[in-house]
Amino acid sequence: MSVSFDISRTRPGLSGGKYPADCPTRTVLTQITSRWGVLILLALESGPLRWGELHREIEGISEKMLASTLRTFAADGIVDRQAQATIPPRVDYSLTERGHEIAARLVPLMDWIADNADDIVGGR
Amino acid sequence: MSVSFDISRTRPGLSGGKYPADCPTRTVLTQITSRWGVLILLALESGPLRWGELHREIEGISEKMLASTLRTFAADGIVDRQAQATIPPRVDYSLTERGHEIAARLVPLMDWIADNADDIVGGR
DNA sequence: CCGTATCCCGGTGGATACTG
DNA sequence: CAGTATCCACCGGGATACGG
Repeated sequence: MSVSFDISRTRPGLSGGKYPADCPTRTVLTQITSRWGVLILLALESGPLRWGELHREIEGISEKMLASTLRTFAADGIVDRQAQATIPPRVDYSLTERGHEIAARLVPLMDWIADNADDIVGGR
Repeated sequence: MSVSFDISRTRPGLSGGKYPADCPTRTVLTQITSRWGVLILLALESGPLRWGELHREIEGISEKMLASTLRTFAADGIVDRQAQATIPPRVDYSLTERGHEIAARLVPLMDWIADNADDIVGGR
């Protein structure tokens, strides 16, 4: 099944130009824009990181959420998990091609937010 | 109130940057990437819409969430609310300059998701 | 037509403790 | 070091009813 999503529509037609509720885009959107999803994607965008590095870099994330978000992304083929059965264990996470495509589209957004967050929050 | 933070640290390079927990970017990110925020921004990106049009276009959103998300965005200066004291009332919502800047950066992401959502969800 | 006002549920996400 | 396992608080979000 192929769901077409016409973003460049002008007016809500009868059946065109809607944002259907039962659409895979909703699922994917939710995962990517989940509370920690964006931050993980961005953190990995500049290169692979180990579990501990991610945990330290993304301040405030709990182990549970780091684990579950990474598992979801791995299942989606967005991040790649490389575990080494050494002692102590070492696990590296990196973005897949698909992950990089997403992250690349997230960067402009985050750059803008970084530049304007103060105005938005402060002006209120 | 003015919250200061080092922007160069919010999007680190390979070395040593963090994503601070007490950062305005977190607040703004949360609002924009809220469940309905992205869809509202996208819906308004191609032109102003009335309340009812938004409600119909964004399938599944409750009145409560449509109202509260719009109120938040209005307070943030992301959307503009034009009410006419007629009977029946008519209220138009449109993106501000700031809103368009955000939406413009959201479009590439949604385009990608629209093109790949099936693979991601289906492949699992 | 365009909302606001309540009530309430479910699941996200946090804290903590434990393991290979 | 890199996770799992529980427990539970909180609040995003839905349903419904009502008001300007």
